Amino acid sequence: MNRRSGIESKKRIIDAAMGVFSRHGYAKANIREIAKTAGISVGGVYLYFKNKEELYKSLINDRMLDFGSKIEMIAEQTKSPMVALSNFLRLHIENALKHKEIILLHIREHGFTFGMDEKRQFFRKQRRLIEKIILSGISTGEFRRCNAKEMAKIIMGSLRGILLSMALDDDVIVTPKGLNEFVLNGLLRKDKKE
Amino acid sequence: MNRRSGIESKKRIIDAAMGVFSRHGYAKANIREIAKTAGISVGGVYLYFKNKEELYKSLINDRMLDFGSKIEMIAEQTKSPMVALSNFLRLHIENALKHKEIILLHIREHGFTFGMDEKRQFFRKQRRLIEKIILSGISTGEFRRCNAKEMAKIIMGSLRGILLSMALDDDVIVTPKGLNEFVLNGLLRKDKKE
Amino acid sequence: MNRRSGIESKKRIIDAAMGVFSRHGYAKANIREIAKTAGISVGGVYLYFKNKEELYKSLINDRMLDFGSKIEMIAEQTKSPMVALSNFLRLHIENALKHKEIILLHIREHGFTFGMDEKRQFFRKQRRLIEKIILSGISTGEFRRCNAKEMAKIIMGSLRGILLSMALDDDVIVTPKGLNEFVLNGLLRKDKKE
Amino acid sequence: MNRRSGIESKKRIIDAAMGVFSRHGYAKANIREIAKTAGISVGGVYLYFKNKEELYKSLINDRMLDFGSKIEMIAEQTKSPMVALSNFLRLHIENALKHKEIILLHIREHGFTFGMDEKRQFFRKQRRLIEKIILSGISTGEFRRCNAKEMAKIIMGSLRGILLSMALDDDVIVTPKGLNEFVLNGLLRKDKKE
DNA sequence: TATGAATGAGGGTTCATTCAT
DNA sequence: CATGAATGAACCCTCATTCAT
Repeated sequence: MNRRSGIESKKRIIDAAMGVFSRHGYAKANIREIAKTAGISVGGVYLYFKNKEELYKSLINDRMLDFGSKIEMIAEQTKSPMVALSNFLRLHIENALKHKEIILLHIREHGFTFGMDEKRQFFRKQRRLIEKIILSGISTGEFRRCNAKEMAKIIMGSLRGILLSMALDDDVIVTPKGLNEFVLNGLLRKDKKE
Repeated sequence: MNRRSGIESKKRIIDAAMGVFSRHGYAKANIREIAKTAGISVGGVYLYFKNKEELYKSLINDRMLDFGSKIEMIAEQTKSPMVALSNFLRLHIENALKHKEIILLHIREHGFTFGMDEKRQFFRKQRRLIEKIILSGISTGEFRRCNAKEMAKIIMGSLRGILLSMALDDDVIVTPKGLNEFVLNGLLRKDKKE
Repeated sequence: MNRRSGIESKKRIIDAAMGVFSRHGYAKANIREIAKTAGISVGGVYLYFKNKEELYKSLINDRMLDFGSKIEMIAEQTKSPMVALSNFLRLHIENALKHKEIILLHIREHGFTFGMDEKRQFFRKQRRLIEKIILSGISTGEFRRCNAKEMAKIIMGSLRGILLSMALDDDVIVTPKGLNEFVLNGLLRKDKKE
Repeated sequence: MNRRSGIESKKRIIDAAMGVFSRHGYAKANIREIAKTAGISVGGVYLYFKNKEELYKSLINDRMLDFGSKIEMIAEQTKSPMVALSNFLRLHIENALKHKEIILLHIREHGFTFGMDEKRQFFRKQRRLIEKIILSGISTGEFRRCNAKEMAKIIMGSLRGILLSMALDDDVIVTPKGLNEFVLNGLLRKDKKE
């Protein structure tokens, strides 16, 4: 019997679960594999998590809360809408690169498995964050007039898709700078005379 | 049970499977339920499809091929890059609205379950389609100079995310026009003097 | 794959379950053993019974209902209280000898596992049956005056214990005649001239 | 956790185990719950009892021995068969009311779980006790002539069932007096002049 | 003496797949 | 072509037992 601190065991399980869940999806993820990966017995997993569902939810929620509060803080302490938007996009991309697994997991099971409400709420919050930035940008005259609500949906959707693509396809790497430029300027030439 | 033509039975199975797979995901989808929904016996399913995996793959591939060839045709027979791009986006959105199910299924299991390669290829093809449009737009001077490859990735990623959002969240509906405008113009005001 | 009629399979399972449950008790009874004993696969059991609990309950209830209605019928169609009582005791003993297993199962888990209410009700009904017999016997003058309710409890309890003893200890065999004599002599008026 | 004397700890465990075993039955009784109820760690239980089976057996045997020797003493030091029988029944009923738990446990698992032999022996001993009383009663002329062996089986069985009923059904309470009367009136000579 | 994290065999249940009819 | 009873591997979870502390 290996002796480890409870904290350490729990952490090992979380890490293992993250990998297994994101690799196989919730349904096909298998507790034995998680346990084995964590270097812990099957029963050991149940010492720290009531069951598969609870383990999964704790995974998702913990990370969502972490990242959610972080990005809110940063986005709100910034004055300039352009800087705020750029920060917002950059943080999401950096987070996605750092935690590919959670992105996969997050998107993969979004809206399907439990925790639906929490996830939806997370996305809505993010959308509202962008909306606020857009509105303030419009009011300062930096952004063009548009339906802020719809624009927020588009941008949040785009971001989501790009993060997904990055997580899925190794050959898709989008730089924060590139994305920022696209979002700000679109595809058209603007310096030409109209 | 009535006698039916093989073709009809197969079609019924495919339709049923589409619903069940997209509702529950591949792993939790259940052959019994598919059979029941299709009004066919369990064994009957196996007369038309070797196994669950084959059924799933045939589903995905058929629809991908259908839509793939359709969109290629349309995109290529258009001369103007701007029109081509707009058509491309519009077709994707229309398809997504019409076949929410396949979108869900597609994204949900993308890169996870088998058929990975086909899916990846499909997305690459779409990306190349956009890339070509962008390049031709740059050459006509309509689009600003940019890294067409990266831009294609961004646009394809964005599109994917938006379709996903639309499929998942009922309150997210993005119009082809709105998306087109965003992609073309971005967020910034352009009528101001620079 | 063995082909059997559904009815036969179900019967085999019931028989096997009866043995296993009564041998090990509900908690330690094990579906795999039941299946094996029945000569059926594990999954096969679940074709006929939703789960272990349902299998158990169906076992108990079916037999209780069978025997319950049988004994009620016989007890009620008899005019003489003495004959009725003697029939009542005899039927119980015969039933116990014939279905030792169900007796064991019945008593063993009585009031512990689910189906409690049905079991309790069964016993109450039996008690009321005796009570009625006693009352009618008192009114005809054959039985001595006594608290019929308490007497019914005593007799039913005694019967229960005797059946239990017979089921448990192979060396305890009580004849209907012997029991009847014991019960009657405690019940008969003794002041009459013989 | 406080230091306690070994004796005290052992006692606490026994008390806790008694409750848990009788509530859930042997198979579903759970060492963790016993330990918790006793206010002792899981491992602690194993300091005093080799394993679950041993704990259970010690429980059963201790109480059986206690009560067994007590009742033997009392039954044997009495001269009159009628008094002896009445004492015998009363002691059993009193004991049952005082230790409902042990009765439940005893009957519930009688002959099923280990300790079978001890339990059987206990019952045989009790039966022989009654048999002796009956024989002596017959010889004094107080009891009617009968097969003492069978009669002992009947009485012991009856007693058992009544105790069981009392333990199981709260609405069944049999008084020693009532039972005694029932048993005696079945046993007494009736042809003597009163 | 005492603790409680850790173990792992074993139990209930599901479900893709087969095949006799 | 079609059926659906039957199979059995594999999953989630529990819990008696151990042992480093």
